[in-house]
Amino acid sequence: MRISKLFGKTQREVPAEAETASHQLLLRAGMISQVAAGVYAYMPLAWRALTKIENIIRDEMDKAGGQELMMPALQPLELWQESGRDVAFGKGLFVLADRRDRKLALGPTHEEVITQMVSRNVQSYRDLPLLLYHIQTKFRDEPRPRGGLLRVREFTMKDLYSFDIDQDGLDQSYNKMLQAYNNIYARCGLPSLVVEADSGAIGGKDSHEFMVIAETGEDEVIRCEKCPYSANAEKAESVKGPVGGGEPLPVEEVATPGMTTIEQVSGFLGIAPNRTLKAIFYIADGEFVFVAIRGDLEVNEIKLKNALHCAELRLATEAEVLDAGIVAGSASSIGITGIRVVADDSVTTGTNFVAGANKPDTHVRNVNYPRDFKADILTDIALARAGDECPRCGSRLSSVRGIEVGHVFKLGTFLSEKLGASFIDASGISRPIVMGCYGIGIGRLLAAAIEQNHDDKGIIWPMSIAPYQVYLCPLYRENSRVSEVTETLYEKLEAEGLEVLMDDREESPGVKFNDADLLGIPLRVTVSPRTLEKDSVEVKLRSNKDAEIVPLEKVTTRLKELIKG
RNA sequence: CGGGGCGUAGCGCAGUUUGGUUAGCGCGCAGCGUUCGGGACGCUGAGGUCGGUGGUUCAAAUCCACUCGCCCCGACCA
Repeated sequence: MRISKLFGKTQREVPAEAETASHQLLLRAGMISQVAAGVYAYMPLAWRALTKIENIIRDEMDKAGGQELMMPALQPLELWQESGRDVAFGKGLFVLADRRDRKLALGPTHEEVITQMVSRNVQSYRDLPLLLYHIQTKFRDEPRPRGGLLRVREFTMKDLYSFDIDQDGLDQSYNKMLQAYNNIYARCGLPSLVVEADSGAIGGKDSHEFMVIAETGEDEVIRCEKCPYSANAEKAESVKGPVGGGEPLPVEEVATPGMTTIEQVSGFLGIAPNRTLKAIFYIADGEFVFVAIRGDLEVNEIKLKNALHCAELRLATEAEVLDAGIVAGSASSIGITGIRVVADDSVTTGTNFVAGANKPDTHVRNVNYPRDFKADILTDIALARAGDECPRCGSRLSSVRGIEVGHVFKLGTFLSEKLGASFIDASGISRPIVMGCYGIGIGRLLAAAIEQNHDDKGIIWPMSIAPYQVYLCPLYRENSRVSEVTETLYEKLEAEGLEVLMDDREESPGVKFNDADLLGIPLRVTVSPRTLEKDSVEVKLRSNKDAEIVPLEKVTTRLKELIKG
């Protein structure tokens, strides 16, 4: 490709709306063009890189036994009502009406469609297992798109769905995908981290995310400094106790004038925060909920949401707390009736806690679970934090930010049951198909690759996903030897199957070199009168500082070596 | 949805507070010439319904109202 013909220009100045590195560089390199908030057009350079990523994914999916197919973006809303996930996706679902006023959804994902299709085509255990995938545009009406391609409303996603006869089969399919995903990220030149994850609106049990570590990542990953444990902060666990307290003693009231926060109460009474119990109030799908947790811990709202099985969860307002008859600042679940109580299991890690007395300026000592109060739900709803102990090995946990570039779920049978996807097993009994799903956001992967591979000059593409492999850069094209050699070299390299971007513009060396660095093509070949004096060209890796002089007759061989790595 | 910011040429901005000729600057773009191994220079030139609608006024980029769009933080979400 000749740059003079390439659609898309580089920009010297950083567009005002872009803050993250990948967003800025994609715009400056002339790779993307914004159409609306979270909606982008991909220009030729970006499209080439995206296509390369797709093909790597395709290759690994096929190797793992996947069959590629294609499903529509347009789906009847009834299908989503049938599975019940129209509620889970809520406003994230793009809904529209056709001319007969039938409601349609723009698919945010395709489990419903594929499950219906599989249920029509699978009757026997002999038809299973199946691994089916497609690469399709998906639509999600994000509350807030951001960071260029990092979070968008219309995006290309590879989704594979697995169909098995039982849990063992699912585990096998799942492991195949874990392996395939590791291969994909490695081949894209991206070190990735597998972390335990919450399954969110997709639903299901086991779930893992693939993270690319980056400052600009939206997710917090909690991981152990010693053992392999790592999890999304939404899901992460940590060791909570024990905090002691001795033999349970009789409850006794204590005056705590003006003390309403854990800090104040523990300070006033001269005890550690972990010797207290804290009360927090939420509204879960309209219901007032009382939450109790040890004073030194914070509530993980994702865990709480999962424990309550609710779609919407928010903190209660002061007015709502008052309405519920709660004495804010001195509240506890002791003697509370008519309100659902969710307690973090940390309330059982010690004895003789200090908690609210449900009257102003008063707390009680020696509160013990379950002697003094009972929870309707007792489970882990605490936020794990850096510095906490690892739940696996007891070492310290630390925290990093990451970009979620892939997510895999063990769905189980809830969708196949809802949508009637079943098979007849070997003993002639009808059973629901056991499902899994495995997604990769292609554009986000591209953005993550740039987040992780750039410097202050521009992008540094990993070879495998670079739009072109070679940036052929003639200086002083008016020199006839330069232009002749460059043209010959260009044709030869292309004929040899190398992907070459030739800078055939009448620009100064500085402009060309800076654009070469901005575009980040892995190999730069400079042809100039100076190099031709020695019948050579200069070859430089974008990722390296130094260049090497390569004789003309050896250029092709040398470039091929460098491309192989 | 809550908070903050911004819409003036392809990009980055000034001008708006205090209304007043043909609305500026830099980059980029077109032509000519001189340069050119890390974003050169000179000359000439093209390019703008000042996001939109309505209002106030002799007069609106500038004041008022409404509205649309975009970015950032939070909520939420894969």
